[in-house]
Amino acid sequence: MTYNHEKIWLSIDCLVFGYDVKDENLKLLLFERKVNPFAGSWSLIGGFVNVNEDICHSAERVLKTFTGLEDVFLEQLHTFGKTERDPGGRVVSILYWSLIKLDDIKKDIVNSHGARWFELDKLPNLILDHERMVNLGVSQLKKNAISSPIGFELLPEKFTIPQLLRLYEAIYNRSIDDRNFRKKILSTDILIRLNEKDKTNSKKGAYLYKFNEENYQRLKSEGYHLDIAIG
Amino acid sequence: MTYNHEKIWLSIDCLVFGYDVKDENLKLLLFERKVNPFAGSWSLIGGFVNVNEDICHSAERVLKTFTGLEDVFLEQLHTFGKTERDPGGRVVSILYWSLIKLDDIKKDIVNSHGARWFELDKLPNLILDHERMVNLGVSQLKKNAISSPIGFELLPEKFTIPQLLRLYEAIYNRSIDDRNFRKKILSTDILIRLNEKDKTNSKKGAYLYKFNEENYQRLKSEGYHLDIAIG
DNA sequence: ATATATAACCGTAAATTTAACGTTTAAATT
DNA sequence: AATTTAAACGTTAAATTTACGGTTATATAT
Repeated sequence: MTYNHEKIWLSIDCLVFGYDVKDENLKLLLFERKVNPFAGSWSLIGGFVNVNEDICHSAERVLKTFTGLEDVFLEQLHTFGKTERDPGGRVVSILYWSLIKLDDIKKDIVNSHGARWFELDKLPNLILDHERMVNLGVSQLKKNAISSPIGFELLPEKFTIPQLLRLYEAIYNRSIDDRNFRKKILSTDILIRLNEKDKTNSKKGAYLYKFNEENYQRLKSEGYHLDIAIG
Repeated sequence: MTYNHEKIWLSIDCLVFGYDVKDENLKLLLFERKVNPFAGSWSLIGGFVNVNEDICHSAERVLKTFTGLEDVFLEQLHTFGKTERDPGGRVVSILYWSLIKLDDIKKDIVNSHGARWFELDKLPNLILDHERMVNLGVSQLKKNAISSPIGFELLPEKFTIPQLLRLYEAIYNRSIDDRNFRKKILSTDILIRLNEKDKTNSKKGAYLYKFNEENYQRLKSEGYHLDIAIG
């Protein structure tokens, strides 16, 4: 016992955003809380930090436990520490967020673990300060989609420009001019066009692109800023 | 005991940045650590979170205790939680930062509490992961000075445009074109020109400005972005 | 008194970027 | 062969940014 001070419960909460290119909707993963207080209510996925565990590993563990997912985008957002935030005791909670490219496989994995996807504008009431956490996450999403091409975390490896556009429209909840968007995003040299087309949405087919990891990292470090025109 | 889980030491560390319009230098406040391990080494100011205390109040208390300062800009940055970050035990630390407008009074208050200001490029070795924390703070400073006019937190209530310019030059560590800077910052309607001049730096004197709090808040919420031209 | 020096301040033109919109293309369907 | 539709390409005016040059006010030196 090197330090002589009182200790505190430390927890992780995790905002899991998912995007499905098929139905073009942003979703949030929620879980039916099993422990009291508030057992049975909807909440973010979460759990306690163990003493012998890095907090980033706690977050990975929580995500894995509740969703089966691993090796996905997972980042710390903010720490919530009001004394009265949890009536069950003094718990300080570190909020993480994860961005998931939804496909049927991932949807199934998640469902089999008892969590459920909700559309962002159809969320149920949430326990504790979880609503504040959601708001923080949504505003971070908007902020990040401008200042770094974080949108890519939500799309499959190969995607079309129209798909990317519709993701941005879902994040900003408004329409965006497709011609200007295309020009802007292509001018960043962040996309690599493949010799493949996706024909699920049109007869002509849309070119598939992948993501230039190198240029992405460069832009990120140089402090890139993508302004998106209102359509 | 509502929850059955092990608890953890939770601490606050606080990056205190100061700027003095006289010597035009960005400074960081450091403290000679009193407790083992590493007693005698330089560290950020910090302390443990009490069970009955909001973490933001812990941060305020830590700042007050070490510097005598209160009612200053203080914001949470990030939580550091590697298991091996502190050889003294498992301590998860929440990093805050504070931005201070330095004047002689504040300098004295701080000195009398045993802390010391260091210029950013002349920092001593720091304990634990405090160097990482400093790096995070510096990059946040650059990021924030672009996306919100956070620079104002570091200037006195009345300041001149040349002073504001030199602060930005100190933050970005490069020269900025004064004519374009002036145009840009005035176009935001964030400054209110006073009928007073500051003549410490020139015979002509530079107009003093104050800060339009209302427009500042508006710009901040609208997601303002100040691009600064290289001179 | 007048000249000088200097920071503060003002202005402009070229280059670039943004915003708003029209047109063409490819391929499946009728 | 005509039609339809999403995808892709192109154009122009307006706004902004960049890179400068010139003017102003005033303390200090002559």
